[in-house]
Amino acid sequence: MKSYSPLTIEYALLGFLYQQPWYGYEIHQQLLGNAGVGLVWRVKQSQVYALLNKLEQQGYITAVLETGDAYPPRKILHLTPAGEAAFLDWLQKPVPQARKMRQEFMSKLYFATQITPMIATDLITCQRQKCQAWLATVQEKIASLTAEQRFERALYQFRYGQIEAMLQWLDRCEQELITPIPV
Amino acid sequence: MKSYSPLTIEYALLGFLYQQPWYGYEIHQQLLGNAGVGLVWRVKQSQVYALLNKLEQQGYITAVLETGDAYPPRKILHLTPAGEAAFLDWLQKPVPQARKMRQEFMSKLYFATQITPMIATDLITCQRQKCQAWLATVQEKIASLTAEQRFERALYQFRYGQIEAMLQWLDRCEQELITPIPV
DNA sequence: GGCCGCATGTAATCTGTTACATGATTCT
DNA sequence: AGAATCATGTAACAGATTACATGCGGCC
Repeated sequence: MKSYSPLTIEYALLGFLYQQPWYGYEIHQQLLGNAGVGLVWRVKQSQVYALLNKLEQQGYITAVLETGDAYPPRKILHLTPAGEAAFLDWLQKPVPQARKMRQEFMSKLYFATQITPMIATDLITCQRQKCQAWLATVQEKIASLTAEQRFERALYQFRYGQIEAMLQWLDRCEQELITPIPV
Repeated sequence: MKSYSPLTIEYALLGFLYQQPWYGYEIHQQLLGNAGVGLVWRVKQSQVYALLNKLEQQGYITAVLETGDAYPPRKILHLTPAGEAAFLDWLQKPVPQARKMRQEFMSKLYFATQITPMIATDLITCQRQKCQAWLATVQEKIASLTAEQRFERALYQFRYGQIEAMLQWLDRCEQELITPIPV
């Protein structure tokens, strides 16, 4: 019996609703665009609806039906206090594994930058520490290998290089988020 | 109506059988170890059996039952000509997306080094070209962004850094696979 | 008249995870 | 006697993809 915790993608849906109410169709349209979180992952329309219904059942979201002349009825979704708390908690935690950087960290970063640059820089600082720790453990693994373990060495060297690149990116990223947009 | 093609993980199972016959239990044991492909992904025992049965049904594998006094009956698995062809074809192709490097390319590299260094170096050369092409397209994407698209720029810069690190790793990896093990 | 866009989904299928079943032998 | 190892799985569930269902309004 395990308590429920939303998946990455569900947190991203909560992220949309954090700033304002949306309806399912609209969220899916956003995700189709070649910008923002839409670049991070592709979600099918049917899955968006399924996930939103699940979040509603879990109590993270409430729905209000809006009927208008010019369009079909829309299910307007609002974040509950529980949903808001869950989202903010998720948003500020670093991702637990290097392989989660590509999708999960990018999602966090997207919503963090949307809210305030402050949250984004905190997230980056926090994640950099995690990355440094990963680098150290991979380093140790490499050091512990024998000369015969060529594949294993190659594999850990790959991981090392990827994490190293993440760290360099985090540094650059922080600077570019702080500097104002030139006119 | 789409013709069946094994998944990455199924190709890895075929890879085991390419050099010699194995039975399911044995393959799973190998995958549990902290070496070789076992470092690349974790597969549950029940899934190993499920996948092997699927491959048998698809005609990539044939099974012979071996009974002995000292152990329970073993289902010894052999690669069919079709299975061998499918494996070798997969093995020599570069992975189609950067995100497949971590698991799929590593699997290929593992089996390639097991067979001959020649196949491994060919694979590396081939994959390097792919990576260079990815780098160029990401570069173009970055160049096409406006100053306001800060998140998008950050995201593509992340991808750029990851691919760059892959290229550096491929170079180093090739050298270290060629050089003989020092005594 | 027919197709596209809006807006909601359901149903079937596939892949993977978790937990359990079976029955023999070897180890403590 | 009880536990672990060997070797095969099955059953139930969770998540994601694919395809289809529905009904209204506007455009060509």
